[in-house]
Amino acid sequence: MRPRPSVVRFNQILGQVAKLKHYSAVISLYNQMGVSRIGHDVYNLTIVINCYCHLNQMGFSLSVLGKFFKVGLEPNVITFNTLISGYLLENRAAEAAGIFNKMIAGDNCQPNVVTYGTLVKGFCMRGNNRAAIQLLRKMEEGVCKPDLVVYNTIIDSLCKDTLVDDALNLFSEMMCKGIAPNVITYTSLIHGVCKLGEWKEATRLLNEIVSKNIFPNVFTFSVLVDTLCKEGMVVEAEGVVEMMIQRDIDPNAVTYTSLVDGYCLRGEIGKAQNVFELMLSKGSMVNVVSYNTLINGYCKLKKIDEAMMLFLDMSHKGLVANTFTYNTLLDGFGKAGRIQDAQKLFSEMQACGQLPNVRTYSILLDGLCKNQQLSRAMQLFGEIEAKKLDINIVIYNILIEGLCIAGKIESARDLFCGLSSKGLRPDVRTYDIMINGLCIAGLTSEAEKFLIQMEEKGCPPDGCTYNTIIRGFIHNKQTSMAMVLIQTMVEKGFSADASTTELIVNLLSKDCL
DNA sequence: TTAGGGTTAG
Repeated sequence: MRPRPSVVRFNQILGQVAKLKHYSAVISLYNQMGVSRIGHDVYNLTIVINCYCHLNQMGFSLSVLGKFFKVGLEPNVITFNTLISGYLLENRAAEAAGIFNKMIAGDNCQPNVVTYGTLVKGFCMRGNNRAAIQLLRKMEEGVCKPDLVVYNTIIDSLCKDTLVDDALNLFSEMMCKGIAPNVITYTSLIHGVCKLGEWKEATRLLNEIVSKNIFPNVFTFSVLVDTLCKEGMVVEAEGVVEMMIQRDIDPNAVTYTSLVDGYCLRGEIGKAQNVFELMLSKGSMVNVVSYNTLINGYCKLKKIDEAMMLFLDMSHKGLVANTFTYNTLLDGFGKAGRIQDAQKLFSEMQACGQLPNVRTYSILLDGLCKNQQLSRAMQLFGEIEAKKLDINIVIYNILIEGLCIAGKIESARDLFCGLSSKGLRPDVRTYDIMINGLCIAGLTSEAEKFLIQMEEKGCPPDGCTYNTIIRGFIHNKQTSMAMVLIQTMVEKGFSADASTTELIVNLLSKDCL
């Protein structure tokens, strides 16, 4: 008989597997080995709670918490922090706050700097930088002072929102308090300035980091590679990769995937494929995101069969396609007019356990509407409503556009008027679609009313709106009104796009003849 | 021995 592992040894294994982020493996170990046989303690129960949190299974986390009380154990501050983090990951801020309040009200488990750090991250994740900074100020007044992690969390969030000046102010403030920045602080700042296209400032920060003997790492360089690629500067990005290799910093899946995306964005699919193959040659470097990126590149070029080959290839490699993968391919089939293939893949996705989200449905609706299958689109819309999914304005925009293009302006108008009863507000795109539909139906004066209404409702028209309505007036041979609108558009700082320009040129040349 | 911070896809 094999000796029974002691609780210490068992916990060590559990800890190591958790560190590798193999959460399901930890849970199956916990269930298979029967902790009741080995012994529960605060450590192993907290690890299991954490794993359920990362798998977005808070229900199970709570049942493990119940186990504490059954066996007479007291959860500690780490257990509570883990639960707060789990709730925040599931976007359940009220429950997270509930635990925090219980900690404050209790005697033996007061919040520590990690508790506050977790809450700060929660605010940042919801885009609420203001609340995050308020909590930072509260910490400064209390016993539990903010540390580097708290500052880094907020600095990063500000940089992501391109509020780099605010981030730099916080950065100076932090240093005045004697908290030295690390490579994470600088990586966030570099990311922020790169997003603004301030390459000189990025170089200055890189020099500063080196002068402080802080070494830029794979994260720092990947940020540079990615932002250069997003700006279309793939050649420069390749140069950064070269620099990394010279400095003995190995580019990882993220670095190379950014390059793949950079080439895809420029339509250079061959070069994207080359980088992808380089990744494949490096063994286990390719992940689901890398496949999705290249699949997306092929779909954008309407090369859906090549995209499907990659999809099959990833399954053969044991990688599980996610909702993003299916959405990309569904969109590709829809844009290629292959609705039957899209329907087949949609069934396959559900059979594989990948849950369709609002985006999946919007892609399917768009495919149906753009392929003259309006009645099926309306039927699908009914199914989406029945599922009680969080229907957004994008879904309505697709349907309204489908109705307009099919000449059903009355139904489009009804749907538009019913938006507020659904708790939704039309956006610029909604107005543009309605204006275009009304112009197609020859109802230009009503289109003009929409143009005025959008301004009044706090949704000012943009360049696209003016182009749409100007084209509408020209098509309806109301040239004098078109000319007035062209002047207004120019005065507002917008310009005519290629297709509007062509129409204007035709109009003027006819006038001359 | 477990909890909070930085990089990739619509």
